[in-house]
Amino acid sequence: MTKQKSTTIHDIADALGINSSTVSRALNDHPKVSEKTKKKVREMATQLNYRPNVLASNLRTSRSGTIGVIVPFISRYFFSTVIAGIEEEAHKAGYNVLISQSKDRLELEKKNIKTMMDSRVEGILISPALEGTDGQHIQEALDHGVPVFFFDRYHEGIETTKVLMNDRSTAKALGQHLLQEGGTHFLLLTGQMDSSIYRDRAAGIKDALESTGRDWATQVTSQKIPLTVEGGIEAVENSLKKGEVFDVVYAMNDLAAIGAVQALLKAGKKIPEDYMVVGFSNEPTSELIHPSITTVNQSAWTMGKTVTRKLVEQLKDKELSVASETTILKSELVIRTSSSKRNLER
Amino acid sequence: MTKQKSTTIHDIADALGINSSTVSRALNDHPKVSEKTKKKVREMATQLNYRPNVLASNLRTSRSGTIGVIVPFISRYFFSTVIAGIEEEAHKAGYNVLISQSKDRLELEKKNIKTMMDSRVEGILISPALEGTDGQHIQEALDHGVPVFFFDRYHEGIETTKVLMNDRSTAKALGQHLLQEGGTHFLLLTGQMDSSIYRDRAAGIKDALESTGRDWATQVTSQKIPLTVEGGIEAVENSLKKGEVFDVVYAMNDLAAIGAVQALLKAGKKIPEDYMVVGFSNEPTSELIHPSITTVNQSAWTMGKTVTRKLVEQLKDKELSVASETTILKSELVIRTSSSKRNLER
DNA sequence: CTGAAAGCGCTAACAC
DNA sequence: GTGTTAGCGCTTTCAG
Repeated sequence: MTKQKSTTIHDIADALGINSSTVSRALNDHPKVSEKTKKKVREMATQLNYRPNVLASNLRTSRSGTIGVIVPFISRYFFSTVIAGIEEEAHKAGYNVLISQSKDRLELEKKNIKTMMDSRVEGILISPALEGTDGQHIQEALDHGVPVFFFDRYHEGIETTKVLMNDRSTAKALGQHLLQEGGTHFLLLTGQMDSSIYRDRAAGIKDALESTGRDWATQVTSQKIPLTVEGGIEAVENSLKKGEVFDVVYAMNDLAAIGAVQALLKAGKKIPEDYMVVGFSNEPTSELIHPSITTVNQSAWTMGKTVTRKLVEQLKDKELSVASETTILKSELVIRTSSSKRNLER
Repeated sequence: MTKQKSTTIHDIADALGINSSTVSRALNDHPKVSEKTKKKVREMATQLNYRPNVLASNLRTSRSGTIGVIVPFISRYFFSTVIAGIEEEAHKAGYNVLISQSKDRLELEKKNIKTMMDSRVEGILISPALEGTDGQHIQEALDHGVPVFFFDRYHEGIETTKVLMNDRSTAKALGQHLLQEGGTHFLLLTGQMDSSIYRDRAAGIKDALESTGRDWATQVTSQKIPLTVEGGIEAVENSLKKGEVFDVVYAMNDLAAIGAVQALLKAGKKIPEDYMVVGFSNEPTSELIHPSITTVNQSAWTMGKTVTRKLVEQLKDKELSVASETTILKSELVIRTSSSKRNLER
């Protein structure tokens, strides 16, 4: 615990008999400092084991070199993977990453944004909480000149950069695939909260039905459930008990799909012969269970990289100030055993 | 993009006709400021929409209010869950959390620590990279007076606080369970890198064998593999091909165990009748696949909370300066179908 | 190309 | 209890 004063640019200046401002310039590679002095300064810096005091530099320039990230849950595979992408890209550009989670609660999200603003983050990347569609607090940050970019989820009516998935069109492709495989009646397992992502995933199925001249009203029943394994089990057991007619379970995420599979197998049904089951998001588990589950792969990592790159660009060139840009990343259909009657070579 | 100057304590002072230092004291709830002025100051602060400039305060106090976290991979379920725990506990204590990943590479880890030291983090929580057993860079941080605490993994020979799992004794319990179930010959799938965690997990099995008077040398064959699903598949296929004798696969993580299960099922073997398979870490998937896999549950979230709480305590009271404290968290055996011949009520 | 000097916003002695 | 004063370490005008 050696609490010795650390070396400053003044120490370097004194040692070299020059002025501290020259040292500052030299270390920042200012163009009009001679190469000779730059070299001297750098050498002395390493010799004295100089480390810049970022805090001081931050105060002076009122830049923190930090970007804030807010996600609902850090430990969700999708989000932690996005974060991994963010972290890589941010570090490459010389930024630190400050992380916090909203737990899908509006209050916590507001508090997080406040803390980040106080910490003078230079920008915020957020996938907003499902609770509440009101983006007041986000708008405020924007008004303070701090760019806030959305990824995966967003609020309508806030003009800013967004990086999203083309869930709707991939959901349509998924729907078409299911129809082709002979699916006729869909059981839709959707989330309890109203969110852009769930709406899109449902809309895609509707698109698919309409594109082949079928009717949503008679071919789809839906249940709002907690999108968990247990939620999926319960929902399917309910539907079976009630004798509802369906031959496809379309769950809005893989966990619920896994639950559906378990419930169906337990009831002695065959997948995909009797029932097809599909999910969304390509959780690692969906590939490993039996039968493996057809799903939609979203490149979370790419999403993190992309939205970070956009933010860094914006920070580099404040004036470019695009009002609102929406980037849609391609998700891809991953067809597996649970929906593929063709090749039953299991 | 309103780039107006934000209000400072001086503005508040001027508006109230008092001195800025009084404002500072009032806002920091200094004991010898009268309640009356405190109230006035606070009201004026909210009225003027004052937000403290953390950067300035940081410089002055040379505290950043930030703790750094370094993990091998953010997106690993175990680590993202630890991080979730860290985040919660840190925020509760008023700290921000700076995150970075080492990708199990020593170089990156060193760089991360440097960056964090430059950012003046007040403490670092790290699960060190598998690459390299040399903790030079960590020792340096400690020597600079920045506490570095280990979680999950650690380096020998560095005196500091650690929060670990009792992997060895749970592995012993796991071993005893397997012996009780009639296991006789173990195929050990271990990681390629030399790391405390893998050593402990293997040592536990040895303990179990010895505790019942059996012999490691004749009852255990082991393979160093990449601890992935593919690694597990390949390893088991190899062993089967070579005709090695074993009736238990003990994988050092769940992914490899899942691979082992897949390879055995594909070869037409029955689990657990012919072969038992066990893993480690309780990945979500291990419960969901068929057969469900016996594993060891490590409370990652608790680990994050615990190590953070220790760090916060240390930061609060610099002088307490415990040289080295090791906390062992209890992991628990989770017995599932893949190792349980008794109740084959599948 | 380099030096002098001011100050970012806040805190902490030290006075009174 | 409150005011005065002096910086924290760095950047950035403005001179020369």
